[in-house]
Amino acid sequence: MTPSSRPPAPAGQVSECSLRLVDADKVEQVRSRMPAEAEVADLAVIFGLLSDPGRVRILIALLEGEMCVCDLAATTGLSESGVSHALRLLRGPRVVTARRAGRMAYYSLADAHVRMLLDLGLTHVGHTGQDRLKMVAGR
Amino acid sequence: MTPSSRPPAPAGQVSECSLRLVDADKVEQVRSRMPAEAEVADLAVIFGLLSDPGRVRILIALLEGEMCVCDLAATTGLSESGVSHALRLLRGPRVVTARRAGRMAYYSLADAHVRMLLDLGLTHVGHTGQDRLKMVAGR
DNA sequence: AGATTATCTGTAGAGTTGTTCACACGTTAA
DNA sequence: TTAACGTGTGAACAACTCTACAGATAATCT
Repeated sequence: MTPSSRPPAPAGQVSECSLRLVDADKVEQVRSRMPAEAEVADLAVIFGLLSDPGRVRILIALLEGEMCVCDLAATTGLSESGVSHALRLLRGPRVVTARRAGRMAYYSLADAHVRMLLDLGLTHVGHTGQDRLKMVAGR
Repeated sequence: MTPSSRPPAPAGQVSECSLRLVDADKVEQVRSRMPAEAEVADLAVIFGLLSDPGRVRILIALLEGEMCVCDLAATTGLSESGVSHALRLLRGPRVVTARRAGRMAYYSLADAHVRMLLDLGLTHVGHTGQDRLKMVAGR
């Protein structure tokens, strides 16, 4: 791929446009491995959904199994409307799924990857902080 | 912040406060396993740092090893100032570390957990992206 | 010394996000 | 049927975030 061109800057100047390069080979190598733009954007969206404490509490609660909106509100301390708004965001990218039973709506995690992300993150902050919730018991 | 006042919930009847409970036992069980508030907040902060496409590209680049600011800018397409701002945010919670060599600053991932989060997320969007990325024409 | 380079920082403005309130919708009980 | 209930939705507003520009800082070179 890369024509193995050495840094063409023997004559003192490295800059062409406004971007200077120190290790052009490395830049080229990393760029070739960089995922597509849409993939990166999707990844950022997923992480963004996990970037709110309320939504994190909701998802941690759902680690134990499905729950209805009002119980999620009681568990997380959010208002029921807030839980509903949060669940709507999570429903979009299929992070959670809803099961209806009468006028109740039971939500559960739709994706094993999100479960793993949560577990990984929890053990991470568990190390840097206090030891709590040692084994999340993958369930 | 969090009221954290457990609804006394007289056994047998649901409280008439704005929070109704459907499965009080489950709520109690999940609440007892819920990590501390600070831990959830830290987790949300970490995920929040991964919720920006530019920062994700920077971190993916750093998966291959340390890089200086200007090469990161060339790799990610961000401005050098933008890279610097992003790296400052990532430096705070020790997601990346800087090594100085003269006037250059070489950054690298500071934490194996972040590496795992990125890998996990990338395989996730790689798998489920089939359905979701199909109709993404322009964002 | 001054000039140049690489990185860092301080804004300000545009854009986005979370929370609350109020009400709408569908379901169940009376 | 009407009323109550659990949930979903839209609007409004504060709070936050991203980006670009300007300037600052520190190391290197002539």
